[in-house]
Amino acid sequence: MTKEKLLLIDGNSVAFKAFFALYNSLSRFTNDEGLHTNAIYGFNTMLDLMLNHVEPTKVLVAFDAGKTTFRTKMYADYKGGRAKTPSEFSEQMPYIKELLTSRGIKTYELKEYEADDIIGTLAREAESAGIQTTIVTGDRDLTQLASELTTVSVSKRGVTDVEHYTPEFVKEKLGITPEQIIEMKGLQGDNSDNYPGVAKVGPKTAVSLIQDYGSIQGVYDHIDDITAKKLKEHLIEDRDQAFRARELATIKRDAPIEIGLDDLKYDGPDMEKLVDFYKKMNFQSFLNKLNDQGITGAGETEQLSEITYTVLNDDNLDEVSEFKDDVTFYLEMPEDNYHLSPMTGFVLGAGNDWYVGRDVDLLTRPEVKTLLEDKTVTKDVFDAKRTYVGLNRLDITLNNVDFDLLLVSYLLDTNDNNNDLGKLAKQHGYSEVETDDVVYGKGAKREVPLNDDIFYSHLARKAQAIQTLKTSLYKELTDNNQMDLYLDLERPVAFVLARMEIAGITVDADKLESMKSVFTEKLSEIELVIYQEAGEEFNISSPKQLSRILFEKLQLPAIKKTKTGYSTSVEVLEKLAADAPIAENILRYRQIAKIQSTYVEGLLKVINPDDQKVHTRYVQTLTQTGRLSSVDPNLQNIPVRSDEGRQIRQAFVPRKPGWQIFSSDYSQIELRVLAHLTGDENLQLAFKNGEDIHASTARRIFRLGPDDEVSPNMRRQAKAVNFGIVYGISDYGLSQNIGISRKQAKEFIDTYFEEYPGVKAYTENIVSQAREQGFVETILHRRRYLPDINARNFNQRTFAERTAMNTPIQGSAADIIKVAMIEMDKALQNMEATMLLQVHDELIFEAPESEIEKLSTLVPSIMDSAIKLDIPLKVESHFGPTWYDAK
DNA sequence: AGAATCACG
DNA sequence: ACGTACGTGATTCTG
Repeated sequence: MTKEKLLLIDGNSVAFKAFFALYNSLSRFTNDEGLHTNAIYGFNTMLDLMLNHVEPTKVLVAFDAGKTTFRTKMYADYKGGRAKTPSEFSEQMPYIKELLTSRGIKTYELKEYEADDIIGTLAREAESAGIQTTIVTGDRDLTQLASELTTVSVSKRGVTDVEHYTPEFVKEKLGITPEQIIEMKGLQGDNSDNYPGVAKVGPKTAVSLIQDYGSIQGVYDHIDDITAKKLKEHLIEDRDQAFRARELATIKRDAPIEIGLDDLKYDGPDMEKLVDFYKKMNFQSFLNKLNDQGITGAGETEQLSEITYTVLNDDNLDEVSEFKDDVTFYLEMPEDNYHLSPMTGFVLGAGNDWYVGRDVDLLTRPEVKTLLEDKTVTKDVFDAKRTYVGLNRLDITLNNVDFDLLLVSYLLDTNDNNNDLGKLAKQHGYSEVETDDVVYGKGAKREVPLNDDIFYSHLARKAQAIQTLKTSLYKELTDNNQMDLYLDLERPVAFVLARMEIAGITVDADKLESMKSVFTEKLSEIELVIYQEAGEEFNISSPKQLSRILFEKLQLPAIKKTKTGYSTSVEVLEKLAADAPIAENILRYRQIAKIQSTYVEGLLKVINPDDQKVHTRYVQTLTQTGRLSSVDPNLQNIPVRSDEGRQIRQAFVPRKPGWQIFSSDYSQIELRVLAHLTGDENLQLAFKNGEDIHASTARRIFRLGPDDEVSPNMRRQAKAVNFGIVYGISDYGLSQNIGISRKQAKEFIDTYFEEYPGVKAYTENIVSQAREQGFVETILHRRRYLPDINARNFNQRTFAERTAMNTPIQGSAADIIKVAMIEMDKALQNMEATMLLQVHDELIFEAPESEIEKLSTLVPSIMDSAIKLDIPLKVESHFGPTWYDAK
């Protein structure tokens, strides 16, 4: 017989948590009848998670019954003064019960009792039967039920972010035993349930009293030992309240329930009912999940309409020449890396005339190639850069792209950065095309279908989707005042990036190989020392094993915790290094291991054997700010800060002997953008006078006189303040960063805002602007929506506020360098020099020696005049035989 | 698949 | 009282 396991769920509390966790998306979660579904959805997510995690044999969801309970009889104001339950929530409750029925889960409620008491009673029954129990709730009060056999899982932020309270965890978190929680609550009372304990006693005091005296009774038995005068007075004064609060907080474990453990058997869902329910709620993702499990009826509910197509072949090639003004084209490359992916098919056409095929060689025939290269016929595509690079491999130059569905979607809303055409189309209300996951499968099973009709129909539908969405998305762009951003910036940038990716940068593999053996040697040396210091061998790369060695075996002080254990991060190890040499060695080991695995070995793996180059892909439609990202390999995070890491750059060389690597970077571009956007006179003055901006800030925030010197430490702190402003400052963040007190950090910030009143006004304005219109913009009208700006949750809201300050700055800087890249691309057309890389505020080129002098004036002049700001932009240039030397 | 860690601007 | 600096990607370990 399988071991019995019981799952008890506090229905009201979980539903409530789910409702508020998805409150910001309330409007997105409605079914066809206008019913809100966010709580139902969140509840179901939790069910999936917990059923998987616990694998119970018995399940019950308990609900509260009505407003009056034995507690309200005892204390009339119990749970009084609560805000009215929103109707959007109440309307969902009956459906949650329906959901549970279809999932084959029992529910129960009992007049005069709360869900807690039902759970407490059943958990006790399970306890005496020796059954392992898990309780799920959003309410910490239930943690008093934790025991050897009973775990209480409390959801924290959302419904999936769960903490599992065992007696040990309660002890660790609160410093008391589960049984003592009611004692603590008795002393402190409960604001949300609206009953008082002892005046002026909060969690801190309550816990320490309970730790000292064991219980409330214990406190009063030793009341004369309490020396704090005020505290003692309050304790004596509120004695009755304390005992009453204790009773209110105590979960009944003998409620007169009419069900028992035997009634709770769980045999899984009634699939037919569940599928119907999901459909009624429009829960597509849960349906897909069932579909993946092979449940019939859970697949796509909507039948796609028929689509017609013509298979392109030698005999009908000339029909393609009939397209004269606008065609839609899509090239299928199933793998992410389009530099290497097989090309498995294409579709080309307009109106309802779709020509499809598997053999991409057909594209190289004059009829098709001419069309694709024609500068008068416009092309509509999905991902112009990908298409351009793919066609380039066939020696076809894609010209005159008009509409790019992927790029336009991203500009309309940076969250629409899904790379699947089907998913993206659906987000824009077009459902006549399936996702690749559905047609091609996912994971290891993914493959292009052998069946021609399935494959060709899918391709034709993709083209149809692009063509159909063009009009409406263009209208949205125009309405948003973003058409120029698309036509003059992002679309041209796509092709500049494509050419940079195709060009690639040459990597000296021999250099990397020789570095590899040096590092291997160093690593094994350090490894030996660490083993010696630890007294045993272990996996240094495993944070888990490492923290066992450091914090248990060697008893070093644990400074910071992570979700899963003690942190072993740099900041922790650096603090330990003062008294423990092992920490220093681990840091050193980590540093070298990182360089070795990510950069030396990582780069060697991606050098293309044909040309000895690496060809990164710049992801243009990902970041929330408008920056690029670089993948496979990431060439935007090649080491530079440490000497050892920096040497990696010696392996990046020009493609021809005697050529140079040339690099230009914007100096302080984000602070200059800040000065421009805020219009702050003092900040602008500093830049106009060409001052050292961090020193200048130091003078102001430390209120130095004209003859006072700025010490290096002052400059360092001022620099951190400047960064903080750009990131959307908080006193806590600044204090952590430079290791000062929070109070001191606050003083820095206050002084900064006094000295730079324009910056202060800007931060206030941009946040209120975000609240009013729901988004913020860059200089060139790039948008970022901030739905969380009005969130009730403190974390979400303040994060959105910081983002509102940072995004226009980081994003406008991204706008500027993109303009410069387009101009550089044009300017280099008649030169041998090639633009290779972009690293956010820096452009890197390779060029013959003879062109270096010209570049030295050309590049800075284009970069600093890309967008005219109220203050000058400054550009610095360097060059040398390798990237390392271009410093 | 997610967490931890660390590389960059 | 809450618990934070902004934006990324790759590697390794682990459940």
